[in-house]
Amino acid sequence: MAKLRRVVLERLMRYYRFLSESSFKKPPQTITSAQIAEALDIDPTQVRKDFGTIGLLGIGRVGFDVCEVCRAIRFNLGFDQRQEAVLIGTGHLGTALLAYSGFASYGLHIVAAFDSDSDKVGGEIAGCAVKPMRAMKPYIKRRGIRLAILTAPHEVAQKLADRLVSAGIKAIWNFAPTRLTAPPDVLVRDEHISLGLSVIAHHLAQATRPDRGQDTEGRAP
Amino acid sequence: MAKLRRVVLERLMRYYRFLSESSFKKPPQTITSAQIAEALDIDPTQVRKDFGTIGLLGIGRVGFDVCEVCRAIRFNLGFDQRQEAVLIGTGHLGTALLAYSGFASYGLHIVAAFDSDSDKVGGEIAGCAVKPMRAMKPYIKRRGIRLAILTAPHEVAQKLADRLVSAGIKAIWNFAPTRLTAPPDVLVRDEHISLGLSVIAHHLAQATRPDRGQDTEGRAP
DNA sequence: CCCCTATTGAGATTTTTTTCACGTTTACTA
DNA sequence: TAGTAAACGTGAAAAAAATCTCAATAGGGG
Repeated sequence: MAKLRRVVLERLMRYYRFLSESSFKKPPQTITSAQIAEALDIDPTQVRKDFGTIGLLGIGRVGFDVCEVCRAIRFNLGFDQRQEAVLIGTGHLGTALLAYSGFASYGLHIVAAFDSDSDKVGGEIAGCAVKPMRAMKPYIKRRGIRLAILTAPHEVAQKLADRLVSAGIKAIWNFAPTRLTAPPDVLVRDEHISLGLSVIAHHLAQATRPDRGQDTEGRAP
Repeated sequence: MAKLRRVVLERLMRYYRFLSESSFKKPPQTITSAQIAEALDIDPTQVRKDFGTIGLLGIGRVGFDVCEVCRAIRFNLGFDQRQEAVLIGTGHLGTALLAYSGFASYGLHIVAAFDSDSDKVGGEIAGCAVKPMRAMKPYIKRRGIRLAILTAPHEVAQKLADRLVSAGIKAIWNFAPTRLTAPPDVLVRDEHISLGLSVIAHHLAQATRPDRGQDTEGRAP
């Protein structure tokens, strides 16, 4: 499996979401790059190129087999192997993520949550047990968990990240408003909604105090 | 105020967060492009270019005035003008966003929440009144609100988006796992965490079944 | 069975984004 | 007050990403 660039990965995810949602699974189960492009506002050539990079071949005058496309994307994005994760910090956001049922379709399973609040420890959120922080490291080691979802407050985020790394975590999905430092072999994906806000705020400000500005850019993800 | 590209906007936000967080406000209140670049893992030239596009000039051997940089970014991102928003859908995620206190520093104020659950209507979440859906349109019109934060379930997201547009909303910050359709003058920013997941899942899958793959790409936002 | 047209794959081209290279400016030091 | 070095601005180059063009292919209709 080749290493893919981020832009490609994100587009693959979009294709996957589009194809798995709607009713493309029923016959004739094929779709053309133009149809996908139209729906997702992407260039058709781009779609074919992306498919090409994960080894998908279409057939002239017909297009692509939807199931085959989904299978290839699942393979390349790793959705076909069960991925266990722990979630650190059961605040509002952590709870929202625990309650989100869509992760399973990407192979992602949150198997435990950890929190420092002793009132929450011992309880359950959306069917997931909440454990004390001190149980984190042994739990991760014992189960060989590689992914952590970090939804703790800013103040403790880096410290927790360090503990996660030392426990053997290989990827941190960081929702804390903090830029984390981690060794190069650990992937950190910062999920900052503030980036989205910058686009929105600027757009609205533009409308208020415009200046020779013509549209040059389309829509966000 | 010139129209800026998305990549630039997102980097500006990163600079802003970095500069406003730490203690750069105390004397000498200056910072070099290299320092910023180092902390944010960006090329120093890029930093200077970005600053240049919003009209910031540094001075040789000194760098940039932190306050001036912040002010320029605030202006260009529109943080200096109060921006009122409504939030639609007070589920876990909606609640998390209502409870997040950081928005105010970007000029963003969520002034009302709307929900279809009659148990929630009339109540308050994080100091924000929850109103019935039917009150949405008149409220938006009356207060001239231009931004809506959409945290409703997938099934109703598009229908709500249509109602928001007809009420006069000019930007939708969409957290529903749905690609929305809206007129071209309405900005839609889809905030899909699944895009982040694609990067993480691929990384972990790579580690499991590698193939001549050497690292070519750095870290996420 | 052969033509017609929709659709693909891939090379070429363009555009965007990032990085490099270097002359200029400015503060510090002797 | 001149020399030095750190930092800047900018134009050129490189790299990455997106788009265009077109011959080849494959169903479908006559």
